[in-house]
Amino acid sequence: MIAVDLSSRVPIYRQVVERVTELVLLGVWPEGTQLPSVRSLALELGTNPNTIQKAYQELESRGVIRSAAGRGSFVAGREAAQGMLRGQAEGAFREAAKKAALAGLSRGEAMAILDEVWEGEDKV
Amino acid sequence: MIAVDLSSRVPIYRQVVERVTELVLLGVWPEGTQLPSVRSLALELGTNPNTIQKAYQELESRGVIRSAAGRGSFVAGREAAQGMLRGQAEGAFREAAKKAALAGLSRGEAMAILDEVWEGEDKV
DNA sequence: CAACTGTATTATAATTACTAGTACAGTTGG
DNA sequence: CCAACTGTACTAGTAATTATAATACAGTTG
Repeated sequence: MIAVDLSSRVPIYRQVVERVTELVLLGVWPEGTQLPSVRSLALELGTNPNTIQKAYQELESRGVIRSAAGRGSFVAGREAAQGMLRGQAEGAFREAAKKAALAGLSRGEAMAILDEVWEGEDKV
Repeated sequence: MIAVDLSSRVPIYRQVVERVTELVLLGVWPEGTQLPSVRSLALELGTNPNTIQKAYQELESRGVIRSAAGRGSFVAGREAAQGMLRGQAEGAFREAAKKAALAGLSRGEAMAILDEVWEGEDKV
């Protein structure tokens, strides 16, 4: 379910954060789903447990998961994750739009991209 | 014209790249404009000449400026810069849109942001 | 209570990113 | 032609990030 590219220059712990976040937001891992333990995932990925712990800590600080010693780590719910992530995602989107506009992307082309991304979703 | 925040954790050379690109794309520095020399800008910003050179090298590889030993560095033209930057800017915009969509941003909200960014521009 | 969970601490290695110093090379105007 | 400017190359040192490692501690559960 979770795979990382050890040869990539993007840090392992960050790949884990991104992947888990994606799985939660996509609904693949619904609220309450228990994540693999720090040690077991480290073993599976061939990394150090501390690397996984760092990823889990960041996921918890972002509100994506909840962890408790002795019990494990569990998905906090799609809505909770969205609430925490939405603000920064919106800011990043706005900045990317500004840069694209400066680089010559037209309003129409930008909207075409939105059509692709939000295809089949709410047409509000 | 060019100012950097030395206390920022974003590298100096990157701040220079971003700022020069912005000036060129905005048309403040038209094609043929000579940039400050590596050494003079380094002196002005209180940094090492090599830091500025690194910025200029990246700007040249992106097609924003042209440099020649003995002559100096000159703006390559807004169109040239756009041509080189547009592809990557579009890709970054698409990725940011995907993440924002995952995080719960609605299509309508995204379009509202586009309205802000492209306000007063082409309504194509 | 044994066996699992997460957490904290400290240390260190490894890598990369960044900045710096010095020397070299091309161009140009006086 | 040459002094004074330009960019460039090379090397090195510094800082920050990342990953690893070895323990130890603490909470939960069957």
